[in-house]
Amino acid sequence: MTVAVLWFRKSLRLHDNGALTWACSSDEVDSILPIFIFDEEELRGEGGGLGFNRLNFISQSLRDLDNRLSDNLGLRLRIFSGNYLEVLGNIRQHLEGEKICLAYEYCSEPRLRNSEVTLEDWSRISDDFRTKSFPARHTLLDIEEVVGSKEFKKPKSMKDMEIIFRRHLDVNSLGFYDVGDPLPVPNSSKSMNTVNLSGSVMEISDLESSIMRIYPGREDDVQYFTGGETEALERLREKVTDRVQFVNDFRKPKTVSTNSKDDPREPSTTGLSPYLSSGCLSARMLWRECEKSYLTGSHTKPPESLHGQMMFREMFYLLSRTVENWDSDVGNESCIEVEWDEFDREKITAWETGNTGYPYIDAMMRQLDKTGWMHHLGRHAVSCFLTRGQLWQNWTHGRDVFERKLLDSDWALNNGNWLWLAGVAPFSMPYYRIYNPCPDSKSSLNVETVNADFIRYWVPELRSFPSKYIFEPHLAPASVQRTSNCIIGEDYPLPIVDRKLSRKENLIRFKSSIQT
DNA sequence: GGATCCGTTGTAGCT
DNA sequence: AAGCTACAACGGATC
Repeated sequence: MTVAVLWFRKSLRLHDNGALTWACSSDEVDSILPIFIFDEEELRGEGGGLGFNRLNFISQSLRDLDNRLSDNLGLRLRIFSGNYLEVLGNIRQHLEGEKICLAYEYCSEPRLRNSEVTLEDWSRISDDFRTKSFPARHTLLDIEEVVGSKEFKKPKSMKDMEIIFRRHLDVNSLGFYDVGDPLPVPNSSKSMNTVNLSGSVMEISDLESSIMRIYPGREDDVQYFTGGETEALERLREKVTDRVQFVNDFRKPKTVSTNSKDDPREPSTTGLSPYLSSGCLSARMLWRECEKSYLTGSHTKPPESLHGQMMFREMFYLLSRTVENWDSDVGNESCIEVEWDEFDREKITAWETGNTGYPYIDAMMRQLDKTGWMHHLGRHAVSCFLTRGQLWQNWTHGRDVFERKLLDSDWALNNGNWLWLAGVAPFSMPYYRIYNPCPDSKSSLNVETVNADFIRYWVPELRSFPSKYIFEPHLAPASVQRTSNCIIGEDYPLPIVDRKLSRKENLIRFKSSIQT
């Protein structure tokens, strides 16, 4: 009798799940025990744990996963909290006398790889404990295969990525890289393992109530994105499958149009990133869905296309796997040394809470806090503002805020994007390209813009402000401030820094950092 | 081997 | 009102 302990880590889904498919179809497996383990750190709340939105999203994803396991396969998900090895050791004890095979998805993050070494040791010691890992379908490429190949060189640009894709993937007759078919949701008559895990298991409802305990006062927040595979597949259909023209025309935005005009919470892009990072949606499922659209006619190409966006994602996965200290500003070959100012709590807090006095920045940061999401160009603007643009603070402080709050935050990508936007990496854009925190030149001509409404929604103090002054309300005459019911300096903060002056000074400082 | 080009997405000011 | 130009000017790849 072998029990397949099916460890859900990065893929909170039934489709395209190698470990699940194996457990359902293997002759050696008699019963299945699906598990998920929270790291205690993640449930620590404001003291360094995951933010409310992320936690809630994961919790919703787990509830959906449990429902789908139950509906499709008659299985139930068991949720734990604690150190991986302790939890797994505990499960192992409870299953004493049975043959165990731990089936899991391989993860390239160092934090997660460490536990694997010990697991391998366990399986060497005992015949009753085996592990079976599956190549991550979190990415299109098999990261281990690519970084292990003789020709591998760390990619620095899209050109390099084209070479890597060509080397490791076949091109099909239609000219697309063949990423392989996503695995279907498996069928199974395997039974649920009924071992009594005596109290160490968390029910989903326990998890939900502990989230509310960790973040009191947020129970009435309506989450804009709902976690889960069901929701992911629904959004995929709505935003990709059913929008052929949008997919075929997709290119990097030339102007900053952040969110949909009808709903300032709805992204103008696909909004699928939270589902990719939590593994509610498989990357190659998305890739294939884009491909279907491309078959209907002319379409954009990498790097601008949606396929191109996904190739960047692969680049950061490859780099994060091979660059030592990827998440650090020291000992990281992808990070030049810059003498950032000392940690400035006032500046960081103003930035994090959306009180810098620059409404565009503040709107973005408040949207992040409320919804867990921000448009990618907004991310550029706020991270540039915090680092080389205006506030001259170390990028790792901003990285930490994104890590806690962004629904789609992902260790490889979050660090990669900060390295890039702080201008410290070899793959960064030229450092003298600094984003304007007040980007809409039209507003000075008193033209209504999507961004003005976006700001009014997220910074309600400025609800009645005319578009002409909405990017820099402190420049509005006192009479305008009075009629708009918002006195700058009282009802909404004055700018935390002079944006033009700090830009100029920081440009000089950055230049000298490069030359030393 | 020196010149030139490029880097997924710049800004400000002028006409 | 869109489009041009000047700005600033790195490092690596390529020719």
